[in-house]
Amino acid sequence: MPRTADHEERRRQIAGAVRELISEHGLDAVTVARTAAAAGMSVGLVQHYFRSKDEMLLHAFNEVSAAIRDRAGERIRAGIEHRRPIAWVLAEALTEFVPLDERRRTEFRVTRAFAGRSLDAPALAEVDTETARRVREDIARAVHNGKECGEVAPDLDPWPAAVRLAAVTEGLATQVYRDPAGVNGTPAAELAESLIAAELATVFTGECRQYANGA
Amino acid sequence: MPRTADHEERRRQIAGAVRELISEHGLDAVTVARTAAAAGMSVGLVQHYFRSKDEMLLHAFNEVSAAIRDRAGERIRAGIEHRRPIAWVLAEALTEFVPLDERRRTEFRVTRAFAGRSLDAPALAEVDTETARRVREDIARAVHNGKECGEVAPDLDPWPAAVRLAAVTEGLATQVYRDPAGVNGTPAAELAESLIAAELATVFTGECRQYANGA
DNA sequence: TTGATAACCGTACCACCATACGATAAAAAC
DNA sequence: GTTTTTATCGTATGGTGGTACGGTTATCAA
Repeated sequence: MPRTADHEERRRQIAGAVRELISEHGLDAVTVARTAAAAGMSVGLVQHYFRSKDEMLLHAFNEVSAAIRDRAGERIRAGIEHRRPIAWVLAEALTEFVPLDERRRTEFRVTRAFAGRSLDAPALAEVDTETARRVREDIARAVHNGKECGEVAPDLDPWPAAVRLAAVTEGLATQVYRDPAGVNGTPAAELAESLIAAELATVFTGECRQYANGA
Repeated sequence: MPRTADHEERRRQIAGAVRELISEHGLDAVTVARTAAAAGMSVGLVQHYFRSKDEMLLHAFNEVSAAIRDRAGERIRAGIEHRRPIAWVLAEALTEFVPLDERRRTEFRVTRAFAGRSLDAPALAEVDTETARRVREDIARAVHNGKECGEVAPDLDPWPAAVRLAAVTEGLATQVYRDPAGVNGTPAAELAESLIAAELATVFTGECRQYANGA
């Protein structure tokens, strides 16, 4: 074996530089040269880890999408472990998609930029739709679990409910991003959290049986 | 006066070419040369009507945003004139934002592309936020009118309701765009319409008094 | 020690694009 | 009819950016 370096770590460094560049100056400002500079390496090295610029961008988009979804998933996992009501857990998970702090705002800007470019880049579009599909499935699964627990009415179809919850979350995320100050004096953050909670309340209408049992 | 030509008409032609180019090949494919070719004129002529490419893009974005909003406004105006229930009128107006046919799909793609570029283009970002603000106001006004008519409970705050309706509409529009085939067998179009209707039903809970009167 | 392989650097090339510019034609004004 | 102004064209130019490429260093195997 020759001179060694952590391949995946380098790719993450580069993807991180891409993320910061997009968030601060937009996707058009991302050039291979600038990315290399931001990552503290040479142009040649970036080429060593990504055969083309498109591949580099795709990787960055994938990584950011995965990061968001992983955080949401982690919140769900932890919530389940602590025997929280599913509605409560889901509320926390969904707010991960809303740009309520710098990190989430950065990620939101990145996904927004890539969504725009997806128009003529099938590979990027697939990341977008695939991520959305997974989120929808996670939500539908949570609603389904709510039935077994007793929080959700047994005859409720999880799929329309999941689409609705995904839609409000995404829509509210956009609104919070555009007008963080909110509307009519109410900060957008408060508005988003209360509206998500209200929307969840129309799906999770019952009490969780596990609570009565004590688990 | 010298040699004459319809200034606004030419600008509309160019904006139309930009719209088609974006929708078919993405915002990155829009060059001044290609736009000129698509509009059937020379590069120099495009420059004659727009001092810079940015100005040209800004105009195109403005025009598309206005077109969508105008159609929604027209639906509202016509609905009011025909004494329709406000909930019904609003449902029609909101579906103008959902990409349910080719025209709306084209417009959706254009706004999506511009939203992505808005990250580092303040002028474009302003069009985005301003359009969203106006839509929100239109919805809030409709909810307010619903009170006088008797369709909306008198103590309901129109603003959170407007934010919520705008959010679901925008979110559903995105979902329909990404997966027109829908989820679990249900076409996205049906899903979107029924979910918007359901959301409206939580705001417009009463009957319109004008109906009883006959008007 | 030698050779092979991978990590890394810097640059040169090529294509593309926004914009500047000069030129021409036509219509209106005087 | 001359002048002025606008509509229209085509090209030249300067800058930028992706990628190809040649070169260097360091590590491990034989």
